[in-house]
Amino acid sequence: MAILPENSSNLDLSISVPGFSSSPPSDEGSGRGREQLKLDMNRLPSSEEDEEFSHGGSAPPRKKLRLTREQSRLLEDSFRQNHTLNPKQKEALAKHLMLRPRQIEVWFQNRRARSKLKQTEMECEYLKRWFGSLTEQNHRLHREVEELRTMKVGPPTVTSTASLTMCPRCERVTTATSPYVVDGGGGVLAKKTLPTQEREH
DNA sequence: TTACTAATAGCGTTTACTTCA
DNA sequence: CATGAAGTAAACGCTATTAGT
Repeated sequence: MAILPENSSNLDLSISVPGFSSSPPSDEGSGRGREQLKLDMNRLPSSEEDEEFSHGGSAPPRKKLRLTREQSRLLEDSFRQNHTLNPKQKEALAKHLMLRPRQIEVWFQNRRARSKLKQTEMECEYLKRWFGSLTEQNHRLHREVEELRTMKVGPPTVTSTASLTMCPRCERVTTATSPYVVDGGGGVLAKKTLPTQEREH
């Protein structure tokens, strides 16, 4: 579906809803909205904007608007440019898509929420992998420490294939394979930087 | 039944405006 | 009259939840 001019009066955006009147309530006093009169779903009154259904009877069952592909595409495009809209942008977009500004607002709100959820899930996955990697390294280091402990304390003879080096200044043992610093008692003291392979996950 | 998502409710924060000492 | 503090309402965004498809 092509993007239609704002005053297009013949859109396939209208969604017929059995049992729902197509005559919309007034457009929150804004003076516009004539072009939206045919959009049944899009003209569903929201509770804070319209009380017409509140007096005199029960509200009609809530029908859910389905955005068209084109509406979704344009909203996504807009979202890529900016995750929030100022009132003018919101109004313009609403006019363009033949939706109410409130619907644009809600869409952006939900879109931001989805974005954040996705980001959180990705971070969660990353942290899980990092945790797994750290656990594995922790086990390896413990084994390494055990090996070092089983060596008899004596002259600094290095038997391990891992090349151990003694820091001349702080007298801590380090290995070439492990960037972790271990103390004389075998405890892992610190690591200067994060493993790069984990950061790349 | 489940996933997706539009819509709603409620709350917190910010901002503009008003009142008053 | 000018000024700053306090109160208020509106606007906006966020999170949680509901409910239609």
